[in-house]
Amino acid sequence: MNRLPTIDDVSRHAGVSTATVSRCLNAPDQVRPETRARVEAAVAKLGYTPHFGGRALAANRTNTVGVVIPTMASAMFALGLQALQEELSANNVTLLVATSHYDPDQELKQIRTLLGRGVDAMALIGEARPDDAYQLLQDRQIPYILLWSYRANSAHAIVGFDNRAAARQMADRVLAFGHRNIAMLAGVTTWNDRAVGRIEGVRDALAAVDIDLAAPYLIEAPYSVDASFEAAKALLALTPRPTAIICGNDVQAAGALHAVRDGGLAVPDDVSVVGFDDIELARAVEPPLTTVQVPHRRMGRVAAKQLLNMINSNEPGDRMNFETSIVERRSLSSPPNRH
Amino acid sequence: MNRLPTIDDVSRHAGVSTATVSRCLNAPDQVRPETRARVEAAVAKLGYTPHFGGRALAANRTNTVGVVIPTMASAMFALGLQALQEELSANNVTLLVATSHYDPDQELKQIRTLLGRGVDAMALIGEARPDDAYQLLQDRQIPYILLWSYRANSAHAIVGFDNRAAARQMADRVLAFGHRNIAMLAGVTTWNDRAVGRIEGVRDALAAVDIDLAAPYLIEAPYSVDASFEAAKALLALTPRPTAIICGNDVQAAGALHAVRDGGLAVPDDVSVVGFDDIELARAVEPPLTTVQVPHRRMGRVAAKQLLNMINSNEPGDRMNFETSIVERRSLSSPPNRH
DNA sequence: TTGTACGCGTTATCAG
DNA sequence: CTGATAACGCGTACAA
Repeated sequence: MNRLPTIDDVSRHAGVSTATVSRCLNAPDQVRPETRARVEAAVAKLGYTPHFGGRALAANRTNTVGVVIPTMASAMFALGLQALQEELSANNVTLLVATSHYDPDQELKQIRTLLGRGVDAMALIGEARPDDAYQLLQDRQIPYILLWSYRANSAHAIVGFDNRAAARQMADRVLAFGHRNIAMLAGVTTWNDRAVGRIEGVRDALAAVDIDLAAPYLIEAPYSVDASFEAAKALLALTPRPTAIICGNDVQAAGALHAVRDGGLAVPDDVSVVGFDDIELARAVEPPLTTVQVPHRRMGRVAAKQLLNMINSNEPGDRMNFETSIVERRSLSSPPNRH
Repeated sequence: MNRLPTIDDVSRHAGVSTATVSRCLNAPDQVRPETRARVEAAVAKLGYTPHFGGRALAANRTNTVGVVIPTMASAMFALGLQALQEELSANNVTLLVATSHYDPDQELKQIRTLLGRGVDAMALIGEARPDDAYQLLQDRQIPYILLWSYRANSAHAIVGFDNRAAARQMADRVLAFGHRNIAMLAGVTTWNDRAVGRIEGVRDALAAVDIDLAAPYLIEAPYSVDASFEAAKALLALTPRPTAIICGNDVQAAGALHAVRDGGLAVPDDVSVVGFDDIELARAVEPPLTTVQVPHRRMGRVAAKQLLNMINSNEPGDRMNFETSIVERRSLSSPPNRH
């Protein structure tokens, strides 16, 4: 059994004390260049890496932040997460990713796990979750921020965008094209404030022109192509048939596209379809989706900076609201009777 | 400052020694039920969670496995990873995910980071990488497996599928439809044995009927819709124009689909397009892709089991080859002249 | 600028 | 079945 080199081995090798070796690693400028060189040589020769456990124990800090996302199998989180990770990595902190499958119990369990691993800070998606989760975080006095959502008077540090406003903007655009018979294929709203916000936004816009958004023209489905296909089918079977379907995200829109075509209709000539998020999929389908563009990467980067700042300065986190915009492609046009 | 409860607090609370508390957590059956109940009550009341660092230090084990993938922004890894994670999680081990952006230097750096965090085992994607990486792993005596690839005489534990054989099978299918003018839009092959294998497989099949696969009918592009769009454009500009484009994965196929349409042609009537991986995207595009179905989830689960076994038993890992199959959808048909 | 020495929270050995 | 106690590897007062 080839024991890993310890700080002790390094110190002997370099002819200094362990304290000096430690300083070379954590505060290099506090040690004379020559000594440092000797130490660094020893480190290199032995292939020494500080033991994570020892370090965590002594410093009570892990250089780790945890994030719990609903699922890895979704490009919308992947993009922002990637950026978050890169920024953290550039500051020598590791990102621990766990998934909850949109289930608050699972999420709580994952938070516990992450906490148990001594993360220095934590990020969660959205704001809607049972109070236990927030309680836990506050008991542990661990800094955390919420992502992908924004509410001006949220009680928490939150870096995201206003899903409601963005959805309203999109619905306004659909109205501007002349649609009056509008359906919404939304995400499942239980413990998902983004999905809720997007519905409310659409409802706001429609209400302004005295249109009511409700079942059966409002339907919820999981964020998968297949489930959305089925849900969109149901929407298209209604009388009168909607001339536009506003979807909770791009994956749902892809499913809806499929459903429209499957019914022998054309997008956008017979039915318009719009998405949300602007993931790569939005450009891959035919016709490419008119959708809400979200600055995923910028959000991720800013979130990372904020996290780092909270860890290092103990300051409370900010609330930060990102602007979204609508990217027009070809899946939205005027309704058939106005052609 | 609200100090976290330690094992000591629990032991005092329960009126037992720290050793007993520890046993309750790690070997519950070695302690009398009544004592255990007292301890568990104390744990619950105090909200105690073992300190990760202390545990790692004392046990020299972290219940952690690390994996380095090229990128999170790809559904093909997400699927398998999700399954891997679930299986590990069910066994109380946490998965640490890092990304390399298809860059071996980055990968090596990430391996170092993971190693520094004391992962008990490690998984890497594919087999092609500089020797330093393997060296490092072996020096550290840490079990590792390779994923998403398979080679019978690989020197490493490897759980995946034979990319070459799968690609050959696909190319054979394309040939069986009567295509003789076949192009390939491949992934970038540098340090990517999956991309290489897929090219070789296609080449094998074509060579068997005396067709040579080479530039300009073979072209490499990054795994993105946009880059693949451009590359496919180039392919379609060739004379004679290929009647079928075999793509390195589904994302590339989506780009190719786009390019064909953009040139005023139809899939599959004018040009057939086939993909690889069978991610959700394959069913979302129009026409849905004929592609290679890979058992991502099963692979992930098996990989996790293997990893756990290597950790617990110190046995060397197996080599495990998964079967792939072709799922026929609508993007492949006979070439135009045979209609 | 460098060294000494203690403590961080846990597990494991060994004795009872 | 339980308890006392010695590691585990590192950071950091404090002293020199």
